[in-house]
Amino acid sequence: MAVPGADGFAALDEASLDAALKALASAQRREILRFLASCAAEHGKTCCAQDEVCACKLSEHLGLVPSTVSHHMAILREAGLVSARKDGTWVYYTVERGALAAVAAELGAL
Amino acid sequence: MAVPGADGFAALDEASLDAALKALASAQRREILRFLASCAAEHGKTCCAQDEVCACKLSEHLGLVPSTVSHHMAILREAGLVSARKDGTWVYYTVERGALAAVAAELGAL
DNA sequence: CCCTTAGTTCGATACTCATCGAAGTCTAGT
DNA sequence: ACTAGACTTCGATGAGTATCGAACTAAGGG
Repeated sequence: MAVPGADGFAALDEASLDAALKALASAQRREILRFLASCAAEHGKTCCAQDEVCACKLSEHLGLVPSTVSHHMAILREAGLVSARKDGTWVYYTVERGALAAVAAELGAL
Repeated sequence: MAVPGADGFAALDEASLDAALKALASAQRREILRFLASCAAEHGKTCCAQDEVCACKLSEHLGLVPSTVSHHMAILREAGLVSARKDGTWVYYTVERGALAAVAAELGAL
């Protein structure tokens, strides 16, 4: 996991790969990642600072109750696919592009 | 799905991506793919013709009953990650490396 | 023809997961 | 302090998944 492979991305151990693929095997969670990525592009809206998105925006976008969003974000966070930053009462999320690339690399090597 | 992307691999629609990631989100099925890939390398054993492996070898390798293996292979086949060839009473499986690469590419683009 | 071997399909069971609502925590403002 | 807002945690429920054993299908060999 901490060992960079020939491709330049950290190699994943089996447990990390498992967590990441389980996290990605959900249309809702992939939509979350796409939304984070798109908000990174057209940033500047309410609750979206820079390339970050707060949980309330995700809840609104997905049509899911906050507790369910929180559940999905915990899974994505534990898989290392997103990172969270707390500012006051808000939590801002960012896509971890490197982690996503590492999973892609691992699949290619499989 | 039939449209080749800039990376040279066919672009996956959401349904195909979902099927592939669900198939890959299982340690058993990833082990199956690794086993098929490794048998492709050191081929020539009983039940392993060329880069192919028959279902009975998988059952033995995984310690799973044939019906369970059949279940996993159906999921991998429907996801397009392996292909099957029937010869007499045996079924030989091969890894679809292109499909795996397509999933990896899709993740990178996400 | 029967019998064996290889695999699939079916039905049951146990387990995991997504989702919700309710209750709890934490922070900011009054 | 008290209140309000933004999450998170907990408990329940329904949906989906892995696994097994038993019954089925198909192909070859006596």
